[in-house]
Amino acid sequence: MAEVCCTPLLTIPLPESDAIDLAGLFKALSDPARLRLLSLISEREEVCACDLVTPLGLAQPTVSHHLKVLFEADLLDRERRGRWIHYRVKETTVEALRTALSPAGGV
Amino acid sequence: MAEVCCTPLLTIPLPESDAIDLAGLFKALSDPARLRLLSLISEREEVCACDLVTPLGLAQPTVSHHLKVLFEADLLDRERRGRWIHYRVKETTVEALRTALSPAGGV
DNA sequence: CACTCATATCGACATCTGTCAATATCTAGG
DNA sequence: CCTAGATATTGACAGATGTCGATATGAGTG
Repeated sequence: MAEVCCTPLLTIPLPESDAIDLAGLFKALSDPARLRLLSLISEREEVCACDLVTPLGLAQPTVSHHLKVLFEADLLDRERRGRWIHYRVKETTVEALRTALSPAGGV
Repeated sequence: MAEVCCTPLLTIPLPESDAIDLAGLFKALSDPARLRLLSLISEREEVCACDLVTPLGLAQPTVSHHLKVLFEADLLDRERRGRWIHYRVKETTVEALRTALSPAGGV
């Protein structure tokens, strides 16, 4: 799911393949823990994974799993810095989501 | 899921309850068949359920199931007219989604 | 009231998902 | 290298989900 479809959901008949891509994106967003991760990460430019386990109140493997889902959905960027891994929200993908939800009347 | 949370996802720490509400909305959008339904319905103001089965290529009970999911997520309005049931996209909920995805820098 | 047709519900099934404990991997420092 | 600490992977399990055939419900028609 590297590339993200941009066909606005509400304007034209969604091609099946675009529907699949877009549904994958929404699926990545369909869990409260993952939404809270995105929120926590976007609070600061960039957040160490080690700072995400405690506020989420979930076990470390579970947090790692959710981060992986978001990363593979192209919603997070990841960078290793020493022993730590820093995550940041991938704005381009969020932008693609906004486009997908853009008003039907829009150009 | 009658009322929809509007807290922008990317600005402040999402309260757990808002995260749950919003995740529910995204979950409703996390299936290609449902996205295609929304697309088909928004093509015209209002669409009869009977016109949705064929283009989707799924069995009638399956389509009915997906319509129910979208309806219960507050993404569709439903109106019985004679023997038929007409669906339309609920713009207010889509708008709430746009708000949830609005840019972090936004007011 | 019976018949027809549109839609919903039910029951069953295979598959997917979130969660955690246990364990592995990887990096830095001694 | 060996240890310590951060992150990922594995395996297991309960619960949710998408799908369909069969059936029920509900509205118009004769």
